[in-house]
Amino acid sequence: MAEYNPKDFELKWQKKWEKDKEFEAKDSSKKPKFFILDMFPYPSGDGLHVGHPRGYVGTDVIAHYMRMKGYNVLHPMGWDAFGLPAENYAIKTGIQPSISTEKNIKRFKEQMKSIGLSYDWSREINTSDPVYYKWTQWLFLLLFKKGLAYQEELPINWCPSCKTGLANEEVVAGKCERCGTEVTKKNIKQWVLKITDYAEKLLNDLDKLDWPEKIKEMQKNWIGKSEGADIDFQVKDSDLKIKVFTTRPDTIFGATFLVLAPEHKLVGEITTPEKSSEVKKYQEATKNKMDVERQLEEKEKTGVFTGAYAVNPANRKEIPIYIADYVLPYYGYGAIMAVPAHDERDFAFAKKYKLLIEKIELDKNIEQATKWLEKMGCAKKAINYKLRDWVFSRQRYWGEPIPLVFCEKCKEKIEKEDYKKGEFSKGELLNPGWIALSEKDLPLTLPKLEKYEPTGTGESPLAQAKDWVEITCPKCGGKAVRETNTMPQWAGSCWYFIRYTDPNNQEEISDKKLMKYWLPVDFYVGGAEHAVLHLLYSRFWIKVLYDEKIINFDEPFKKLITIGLILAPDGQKMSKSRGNVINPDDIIEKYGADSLRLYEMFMGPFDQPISWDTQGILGVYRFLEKVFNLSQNISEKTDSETKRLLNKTIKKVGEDIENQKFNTAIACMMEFINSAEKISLEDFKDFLKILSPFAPHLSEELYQSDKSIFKDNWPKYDKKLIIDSKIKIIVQINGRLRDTIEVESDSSEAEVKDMILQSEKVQKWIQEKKIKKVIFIKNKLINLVV
RNA sequence: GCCGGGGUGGUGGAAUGGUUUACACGAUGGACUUAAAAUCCAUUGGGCGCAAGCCCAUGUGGGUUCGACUCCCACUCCCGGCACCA
Repeated sequence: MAEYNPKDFELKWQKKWEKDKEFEAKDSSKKPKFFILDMFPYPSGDGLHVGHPRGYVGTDVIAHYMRMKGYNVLHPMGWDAFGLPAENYAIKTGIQPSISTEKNIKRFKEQMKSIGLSYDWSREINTSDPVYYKWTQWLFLLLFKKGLAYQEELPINWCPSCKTGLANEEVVAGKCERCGTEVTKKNIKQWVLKITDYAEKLLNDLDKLDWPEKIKEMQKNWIGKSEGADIDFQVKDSDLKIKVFTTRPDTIFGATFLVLAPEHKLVGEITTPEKSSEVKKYQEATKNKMDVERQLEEKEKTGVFTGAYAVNPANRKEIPIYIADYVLPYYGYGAIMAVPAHDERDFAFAKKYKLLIEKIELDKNIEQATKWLEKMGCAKKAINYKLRDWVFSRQRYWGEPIPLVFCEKCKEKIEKEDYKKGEFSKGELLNPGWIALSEKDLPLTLPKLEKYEPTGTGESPLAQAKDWVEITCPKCGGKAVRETNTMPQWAGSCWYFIRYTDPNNQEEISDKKLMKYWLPVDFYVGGAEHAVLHLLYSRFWIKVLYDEKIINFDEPFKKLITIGLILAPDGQKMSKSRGNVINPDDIIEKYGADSLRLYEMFMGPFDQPISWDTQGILGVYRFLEKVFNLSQNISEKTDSETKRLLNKTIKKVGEDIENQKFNTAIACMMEFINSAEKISLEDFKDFLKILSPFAPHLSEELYQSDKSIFKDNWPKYDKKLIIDSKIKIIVQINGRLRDTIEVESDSSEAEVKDMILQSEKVQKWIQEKKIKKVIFIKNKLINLVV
């Protein structure tokens, strides 16, 4: 007799599906569409580990299910291929990032194919491919021209020894990952996108989304809306005003000093000469202990008096102005009115520096206080967000070049206002001298370099490519230089799902009709680590595109599910350095792709983190073996109990897939196989259909048909068959289980009561006692209260 | 500190007001085998008992209910996120 050996047929079916284009989506169809998407991976040099497929198999199960339910399914895959590791690898080996990336992609793709994932590979995209990033650049120009991009001097992590900027991941405990030198900050002109313009929409539209509450909550906190008032404080003996934001304008009478962030722009101007050196020292100290260090520190407040005073507009009292690093430069206006009687932090500061703590009787609520201050002309109702604008440039090589040039001549023209209306875009006027490339010059391709080392000035390695940098201005034909910073990895992933609808289009981001048909994404699956950055940035770009009428939807992902991380058997995160990575290739080699798929789904709830247990695979392998063995033992007719169980299983598996409860769907199929006795070929085929999304290879192999199992419809279950004729009823006395009896289904209360009163067990518990109450639930339970 | 999610056998987990522990792993015993692997059968929360059976158990304490893993209150521990946010 034949034996279950997945190697005999898994590869065969993978090739056949590919040859038959079995899973390619049709751009027009009478069927309803369903766009199901995985977050695309960064193709690292390490290949896939068993954590990756969890999400991929989950979406694959749903994709197959929806196809069999009659949907036209778009299920694509691609590569988020720009990023730092490829660049670092190039520095070490001299190998072009494009070459190492290509190699990695090949490996990832082979691995994915060996799992039998039903991707439509004809739509594969790669963010580092000029055909793709042409449109990332085009989108950036759209934002730029709209005035949503501006330049600002911002600090980056800087290693004084390597003379290079560092990504946050390269800073370990405040030190450079490579050389161990203390990391400092360096100010660099950066491109910044005005995501804050969309803060309110991004916040409100969360309500429309079918996303996990947890993710919505995280975005809400990230956006961090608070309502209050802006209040101006006049600096004493000066024209200067200091603007603060407060959520408690009603406490203004208790404001006994002001505190500015050390980075506040007015600090230099207001500081008195005798305080100047002390203030400068404090500013310098703050600069060098930002971020990591600042957070690690005890919350002991420090600060310095500037020597200046401001006037409290409510009571005209003069109050001192301090600087302190507990006031953050990027929240509100980087300045607060300190109310020590009402705020713990202000209280601690006031105590330490012996400042006035004034208790106040609140005679106004927030609303009234704001109105009163507005009337006096010193305050305005205001809303503040924690959300900050998005720093969009990177001093890196391996990313999309920013398609802008800097032209001195155009800058002068704009500054002298010597230009015609419409000559410059909004973005060009906002950033004098910066000129957008014209659309026909896109893509602006990344030049190949010989050396990828940092420049030592903090500029991108691209600055070394003189031929590339020095060009003529597309506006005036004068001398100009290119922007040498590149875009962050998020740029390509902000909009990639759009490109799947029309991946080879040279004229447009995607055909309008195709976008209208396929978008938005119906079902999106990925790691919760992208809760704020990727998912928020993407929502932002989509809202801009919607406002520009390029697309007709304003949220990219209707439904989102997050996957739980797969941990190594030791409960730790899998990583090369820990040496605990489990490679799916080994699992497939030993047990086959179907077992890998099934185990990934069976381990536990889809959205919960879980440790890998290679032993556990045996269970699903044995199950598949039993399915195979049953196929070798088909009967003429299915016995009635098996028939009933099959119908129940069809119902349960369908419902479980729709709720992403893959583990219980599999458990239910196991129960069926464990107790199936006689089964006809027709019924066995129905079972194969519900198994096929999970174990496509074995299901196809056993299906015995001239067309693919996936061309067939999902089986229907017979409602009548699901009801058992005899039903076990739970018998309780005073709510405690004392017996169970079998009755005809739908037996009435009286019938059941008569039956159980004859039972010895029940009599024993009732004895002489009187039955006070009977609780009866049809087909389930009877409870006598005595 | 704040927000979110959790605590069920030796292990992963199932059950969202009605038989706690489905399904699976592991373990123990048995069959087959020269032997091992594989496979098959049985047992597998704890306690008492020869047995029928009874009692106890879903982090802790209380409450609601005929009946609570499930709902409510308080506490506790674990995991994830955010955090000097004015």
